[in-house]
Amino acid sequence: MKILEGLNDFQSKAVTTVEGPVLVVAGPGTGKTLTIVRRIAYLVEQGIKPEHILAVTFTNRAAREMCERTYALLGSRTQTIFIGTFHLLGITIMEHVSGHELLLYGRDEQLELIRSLTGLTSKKAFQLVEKISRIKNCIEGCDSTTREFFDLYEEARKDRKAYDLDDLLTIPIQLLQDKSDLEAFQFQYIMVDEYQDINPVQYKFIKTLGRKTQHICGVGDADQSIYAFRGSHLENFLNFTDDFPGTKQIALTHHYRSTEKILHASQRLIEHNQKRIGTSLSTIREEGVPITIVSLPDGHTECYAIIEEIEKRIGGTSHYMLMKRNISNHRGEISYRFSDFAVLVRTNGQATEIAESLKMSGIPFQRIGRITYSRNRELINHFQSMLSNLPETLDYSLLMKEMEKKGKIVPEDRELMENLFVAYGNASPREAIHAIIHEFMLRSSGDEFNSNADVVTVSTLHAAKGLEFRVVFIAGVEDGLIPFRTSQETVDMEEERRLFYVGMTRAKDELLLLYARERFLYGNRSIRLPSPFIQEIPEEYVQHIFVPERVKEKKSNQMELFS
DNA sequence: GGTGAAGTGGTTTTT
DNA sequence: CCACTTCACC
Repeated sequence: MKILEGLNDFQSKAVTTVEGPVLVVAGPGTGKTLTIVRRIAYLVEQGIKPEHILAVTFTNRAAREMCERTYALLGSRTQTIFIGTFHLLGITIMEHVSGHELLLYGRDEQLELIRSLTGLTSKKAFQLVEKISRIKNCIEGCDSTTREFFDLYEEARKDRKAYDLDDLLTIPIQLLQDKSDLEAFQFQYIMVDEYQDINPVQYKFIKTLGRKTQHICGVGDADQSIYAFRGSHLENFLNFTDDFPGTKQIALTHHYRSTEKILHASQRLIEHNQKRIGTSLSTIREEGVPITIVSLPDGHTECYAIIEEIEKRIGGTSHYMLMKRNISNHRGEISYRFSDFAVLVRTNGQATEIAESLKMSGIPFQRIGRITYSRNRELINHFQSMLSNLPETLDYSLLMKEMEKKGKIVPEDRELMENLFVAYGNASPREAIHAIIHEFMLRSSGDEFNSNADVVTVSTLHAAKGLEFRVVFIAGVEDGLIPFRTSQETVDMEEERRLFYVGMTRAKDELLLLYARERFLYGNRSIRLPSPFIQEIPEEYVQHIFVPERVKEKKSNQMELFS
């Protein structure tokens, strides 16, 4: 197998530079995952033992993709390579040390514990749980009142022999420090995906794991750091070279996703940031069409414009459009599918508005977010209730059947569960159930983006990171939304600009930026101004459409927003 | 300690 | 607009 096949020079260099600290600067659409996967394969081909290789990610989605693609290259040799999230690594270390399965608390269990301890209202308790989590992740300090609750919680948690998700990071750091002879986790070659997003605790975790090796590879992009609010520390990435002396920095500069106009426009925008590693990207793609900036009278017409633009490209699905296409506008070939489109917004509230409009118009869509979380939660609860009265032996097929009656599992879960039952077939029922709970907590993704379904994607800008679409709409490109302003706190303009940059660079062929001049917000009609970031995109890359406020028109003209 | 009027603020999210 | 907090007053 040719490991360097199809790679460009920069990617090849990143793959073959394995000795000592390496920083791979991987902008959007530069083949980051491909490079990491080939690098893993390269290490194995060089004779490095698979169990000495570690690749950590933040999300299950990323871990799964990396794992599958590595498996496609290496087959069964992939199995002893640790490819997984920080949390999965953490619990693996903890269970290795303790020698048995651990009881893991998710947010719901934490909440229940806090409520039973304090009697707080559920909202207050939830805020406290979140605060405890931030404290454990060193995102914020601990004031004296919180301290009392914190200690109370910790004591009760230890009494119950339970661990929360944050413990999966903090405790392994202690374990690795105390037991310098944790041979199973003496990784020689460490790769950290999305290095720009690591928080202080994850940083310490990496530093501790990497004490005995020099071969640490950070992969990421300073321009896509968008999680400061949950503790991401961009400086870790920017200081990598000083932090690990002798670092070889390799930038992947060939861009494969967006047209030249979209790429150049987003590059010019992000160049307004100070905190970055200035690498310039060049695309292999054609010039493309200009970015369309649409000024609309209000939020409703914004939704309408999106629907109309989708229908225009798809050939029409509403009765109106179907009629129109059949009579006069048939193009013979439908060049776009619904799954080619994404609508990106700043807040979930906007996403709901867009989703409702799409529903009305009959356009199929999926929302990316944390919606499916509750289904996993239900399964976990079910398994946890089983732990209390376990039978001697467990008939898995019977169990599956029972749950399908009760309607507890949907077909998508079935496969995952069947695999799990096979995997844990030899374990005791208790062990198996524990393992399955972990599996659902730590390996099944809550975001559930289905890339196969032919539906339009509706997502926040944050949740769209890592995805790509032929046509991207960014709605609500207004001052106050992008950048998002609250009355109180000052905005981090660079962070907001990065978020907008992430949104723009999701687009392959077409990018449409929409803003309303007036919007119904919090019950008030408010006058809106376009986002200041629009000014930062040079005119040569854009075309403007101004949709005037609709004066009373004949019904037949209402469908056409653009002349 | 409990009630109602007045005041305030409203994002982003993984494991 | 709506959910929540604050504060004056009983």
